[in-house]
Amino acid sequence: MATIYDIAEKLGISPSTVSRALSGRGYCKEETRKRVMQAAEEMDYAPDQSAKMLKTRVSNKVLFTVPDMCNPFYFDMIQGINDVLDPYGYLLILMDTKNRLDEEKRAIQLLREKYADGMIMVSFHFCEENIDLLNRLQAPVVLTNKYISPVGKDHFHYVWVDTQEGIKEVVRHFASQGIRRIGYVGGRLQEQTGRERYEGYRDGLQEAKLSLRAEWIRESDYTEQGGYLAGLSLFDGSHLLPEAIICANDLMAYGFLRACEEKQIRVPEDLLLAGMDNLSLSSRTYPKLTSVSLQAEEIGRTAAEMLVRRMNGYNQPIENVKLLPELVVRDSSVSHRLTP
Amino acid sequence: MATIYDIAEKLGISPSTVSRALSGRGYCKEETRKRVMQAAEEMDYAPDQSAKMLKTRVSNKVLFTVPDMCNPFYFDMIQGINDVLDPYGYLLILMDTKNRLDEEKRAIQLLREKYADGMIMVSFHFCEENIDLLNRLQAPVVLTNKYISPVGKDHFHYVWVDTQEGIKEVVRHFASQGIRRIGYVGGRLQEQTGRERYEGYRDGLQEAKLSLRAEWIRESDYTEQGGYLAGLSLFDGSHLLPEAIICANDLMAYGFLRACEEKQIRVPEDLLLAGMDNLSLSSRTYPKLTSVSLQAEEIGRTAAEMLVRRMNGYNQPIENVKLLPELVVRDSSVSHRLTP
DNA sequence: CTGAAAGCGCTAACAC
DNA sequence: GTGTTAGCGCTTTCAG
Repeated sequence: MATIYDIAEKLGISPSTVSRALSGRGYCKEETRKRVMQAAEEMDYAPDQSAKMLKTRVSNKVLFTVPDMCNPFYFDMIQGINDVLDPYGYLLILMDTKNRLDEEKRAIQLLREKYADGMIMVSFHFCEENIDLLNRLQAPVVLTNKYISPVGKDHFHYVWVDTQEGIKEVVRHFASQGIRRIGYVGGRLQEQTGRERYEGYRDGLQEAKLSLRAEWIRESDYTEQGGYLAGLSLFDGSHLLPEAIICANDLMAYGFLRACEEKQIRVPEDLLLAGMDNLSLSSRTYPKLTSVSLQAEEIGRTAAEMLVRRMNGYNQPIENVKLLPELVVRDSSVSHRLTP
Repeated sequence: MATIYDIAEKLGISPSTVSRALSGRGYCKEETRKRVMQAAEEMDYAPDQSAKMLKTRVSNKVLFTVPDMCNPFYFDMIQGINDVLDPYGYLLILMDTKNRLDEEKRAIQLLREKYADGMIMVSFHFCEENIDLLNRLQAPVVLTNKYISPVGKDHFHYVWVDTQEGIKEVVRHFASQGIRRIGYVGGRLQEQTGRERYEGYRDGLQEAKLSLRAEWIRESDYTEQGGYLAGLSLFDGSHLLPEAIICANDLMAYGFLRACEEKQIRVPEDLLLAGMDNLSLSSRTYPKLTSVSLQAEEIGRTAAEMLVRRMNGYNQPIENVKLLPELVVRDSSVSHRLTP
């Protein structure tokens, strides 16, 4: 592959002139510029990015990490991120951290090694360890969870949705229909995301003066299969079944639906169901799934916008954006019985 | 950020020794290695990728380009690609070419500039222009269409699914139920993908001795919205409606379903419907959508495997893999009437 | 086993 | 307007 030196030599000029001609920065006679352009074309020249990066210290890449590649939610986020980043010429590096701390640390390491200029990170669990590494980092980072480390002085931005409020809203939705036995399928309680949503459930019940019963609660992993297994396990007991189930995300709700189908439990006739994420799928399942919209695309867009501002070097104060969840009621959560 | 020079200076040794110690290549006394490691740790050292790349000429990145980021089909492909690439430490750069030639050319240009070591490219339309650029390229490329350029001597691999056969299979499926009026919603006929699938439809009809009527055919763009509009337009005419519709992909079929819903046309009672891609969604829509499985994940996996082999420098002969489509029959395409 | 030195391809300050 | 020169941070011969 030809370099600017080859072009310079061929034209009998200096490499720096070639560089100026090609980049358009710095003075250069129009005529020489034309000659350079033509020679570059003829010699099939293409600038070498690694050399450019080494010199300029920018990679024009953004790292986006997700805890589960299989979840379409992140795909929706990508749309938003890409919408914003593309016009700036940023490339997107996609990484699946598989909800594992070591992979998240690896992502952070990639940033340290300047694989990318910035990162948007989705994690179920921000903890001292990864937060600490993030704070050490020079590069701009945007998280999609609310997180304020005990120490304070955080170096990252975040955009977040009040999922706790979202789940509470679902509880209210059920309670307003006179439902009293509400079950819950969530994520791991040790994880931030899992705890937040669970607390929404718990507080929602309390607010509605409903009782919380362990046999109606399952801890799962946000996957379709996890929701399916949680469903089977719930139906397995000899205890009184709940009248309604809240799944902490749509994927689990789909799995739960599958379990219902298998066990001949009709939704919404025998059991009401709601999820969270409002995947585009949810308006097409049968029955159509009630879900809390988290505005995936909007999260992506907002996160990307914050990141771009930050990467453009405006050493802005750390900003955080809160987005509001919105309950989208569909068939799966509406009781056909008359409300009392 | 500390460099190997800083470490060398601090330890009073040479940078090359530091480099050897860190990389593990070349001789290095165990003791010095330990000292280097510790100093690196203390000084918060991280190797600079651009410098490394400039020297080694490898980026450890693979570019994946899709014609429409909104289509979940590519998301499934990513799963497969990532499964294969991740163990090798390759990072994935995702790019949306928006089904535009100029963006495809931009992707090829990225490869020329060594943004990535190789590329997997999905395009609806390989033509002389982009194929020519691909053939000029030094870097390994895998396409997901069958393509043999007129000139021969192609430099890229491809993995492909016989979509033509897949569509024919759908026609047979309908014909075997005694259906005679079969309509079609496809992509642009000027594009490779659009033409292939259309020909499957055309030949399938011929094979079954059914007539092809222009008023039952719509040219669309593989999006949900496109399918919706095609549906409306089909129902708009005063002509006799077809008994069954084949959509060239699932996304259009979903849109078509929406149009049916709106026009109070029941599927499958009033109209039979089938799509192609077999998105995971299709088993959950109402009615469940019959679809031709193209094995997205398998395509991704296969493409990635070919690419890795190629990138590992084994200057292997160009290989091509053909995958077989498989018709997955669900509710949307099965007539409730007795077959004659 | 270690060090000196060249060079990957580009940019940019500075000199002319 | 153009050329000279010195890096960016790393790897890798080649000497020692």
